[in-house]
Amino acid sequence: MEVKNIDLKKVFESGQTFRWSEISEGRYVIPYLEGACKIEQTSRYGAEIIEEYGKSQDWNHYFDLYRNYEKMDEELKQEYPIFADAVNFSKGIRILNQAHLETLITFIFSANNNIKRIMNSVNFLCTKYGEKIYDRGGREVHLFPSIEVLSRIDEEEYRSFGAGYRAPYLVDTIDYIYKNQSVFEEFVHLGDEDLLKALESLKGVGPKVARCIALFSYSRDAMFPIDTWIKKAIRSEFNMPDAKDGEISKKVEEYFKKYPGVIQQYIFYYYRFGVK
DNA sequence: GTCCAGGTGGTCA
DNA sequence: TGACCACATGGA
Repeated sequence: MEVKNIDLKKVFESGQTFRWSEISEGRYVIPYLEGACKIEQTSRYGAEIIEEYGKSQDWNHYFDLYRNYEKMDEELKQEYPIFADAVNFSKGIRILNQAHLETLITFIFSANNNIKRIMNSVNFLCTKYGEKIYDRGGREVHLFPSIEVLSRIDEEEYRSFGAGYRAPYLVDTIDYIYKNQSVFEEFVHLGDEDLLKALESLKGVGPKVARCIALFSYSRDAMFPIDTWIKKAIRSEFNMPDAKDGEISKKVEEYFKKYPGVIQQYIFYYYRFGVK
């Protein structure tokens, strides 16, 4: 299966998922729900799913193939000329539609943390507790652990995965989800504001993490998560070096009306990895 | 040694 | 509401 307009390396690095593993140059294994795929970069912005295993999954949905990124990129450059560099630099990034439980838990790990460390922690967790499935060559891949399995892990063990002070938040939120397993289905039907409110009621989930979960797992394109890199970008591009969080949020809300989630991800990637 | 990382919870005014 | 601070932990 072909995936157009994607740069796998950029998506892998882009901090929206912590679950991909690079098995060789330009080749990645991606676990998703009860299945996985192996995907390879076959041209500058083209990739091919070369193997699927475990339960069959909707990869069109996962890779957001129902949206035309070439067209969106052109519109974004028109709408936000001062971020044209960011759009160009980030070409090939797509906004993934990831699993709800996995996105919730991995983004609790992400708070005040860095991408490498988050990936390591999540990898420890999945390697020890995730169900294994195997590709044609017998290589094993660990799925994300089920809520039942997660609910039996204690605070000390989350610390051993590098969760640090977030460990009690994980235990609390996992316990709540375990006892209210219908919430993810209910979340799908909530409007954006109600979804954010519901997510932020969970321990370890504040405004930023809630927006990431809504954007990367509930297809809420109006979301614009504000992290340290976005703050740098806004302060710099709008020439407001001393702006406090409240002013930045206000600026973001009034300025980013078109495809906020996509342009946010482009700006994040550009300021994180581009020259500035 | 200090600063930083895809921030949040708790407290106090 | 908003401002402040403590919070693990590894890398620069």
